[in-house]
Amino acid sequence: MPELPEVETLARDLRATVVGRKITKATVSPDAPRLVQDMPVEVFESGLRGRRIEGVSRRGKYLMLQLDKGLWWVMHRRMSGNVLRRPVKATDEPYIRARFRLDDGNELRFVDLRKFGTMWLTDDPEPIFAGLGPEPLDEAFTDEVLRETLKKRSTAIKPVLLDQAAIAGVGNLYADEALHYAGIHPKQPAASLKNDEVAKLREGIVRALEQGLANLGSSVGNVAGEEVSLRDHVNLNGESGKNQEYLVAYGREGRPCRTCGTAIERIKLAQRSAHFCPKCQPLRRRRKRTPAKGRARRAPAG
DNA sequence: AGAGTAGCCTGTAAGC
DNA sequence: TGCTTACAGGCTACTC
Repeated sequence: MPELPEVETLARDLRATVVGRKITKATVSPDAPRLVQDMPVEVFESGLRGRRIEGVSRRGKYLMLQLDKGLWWVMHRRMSGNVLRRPVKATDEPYIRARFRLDDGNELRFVDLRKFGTMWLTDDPEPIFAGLGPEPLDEAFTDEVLRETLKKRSTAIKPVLLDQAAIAGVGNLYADEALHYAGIHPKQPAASLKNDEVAKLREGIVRALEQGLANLGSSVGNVAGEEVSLRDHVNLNGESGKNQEYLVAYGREGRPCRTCGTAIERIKLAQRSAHFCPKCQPLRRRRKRTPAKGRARRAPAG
């Protein structure tokens, strides 16, 4: 599933290939009625026609293409969305939901099996990102920033990592990886993390994301034997990422922990699967304060 | 208000 | 073999 590393990989690919190109035609398939947000499909299509792509960037899991005339073409790949750059004459892949013809004989194809993907065309993208937390790979994402976020959350740490208002761009896969690197159990209450654990967690998040980025993303849903799968993340050329080979927790249920050999476990947490090593990531139970001890602290015997 | 859950969507795999 | 059901998951909208 596309998370920060997968979206950033796409942004880099696009930056290298489509900046300076003009969109000559945009076509959205009628079988993807939810793809275009906040405006009629025809307005979206005609609004993109003739626009020049001036830059590509990313915010959280959102991809942003800066166009001339002060416009922004924003997209979110959600679960299964991929962008492919193909010659206009190339054979169609299945699940093409939209096409964007460029002035160099290529076109961008938005391929999205599950149809969860969304796009916007706007002169002000900021409201789209209004609810997003800090970028985890920015220098501004410090231990203290993370600590302040976590101390307000009584729930388990894993769902907090998935909350885009807490940290932008982390999804289920990289959350499991980050917690494993940090040695923290996914059910550990967020507010219970000590300072050194928060520091380890921030390191784990950065490590997991940077490794994903270095390996051009994780492609975990691909079917064995299929040359190019479009069921999961692929890059602009349709090639899979390599990071799935290096995962330490996600998708490794029953397989040995790379650190200690213990079988990786999978549990359900907040409707999501969570993978972890029960030995390297022990749940630190909050010590129950006994009534006697609590009382003793407030009213020492004497 | 924070937390939990249904729904969006489709293909695959498990179960009967 | 063939049908049904569960599952995968980012995010929003809704309920408690």
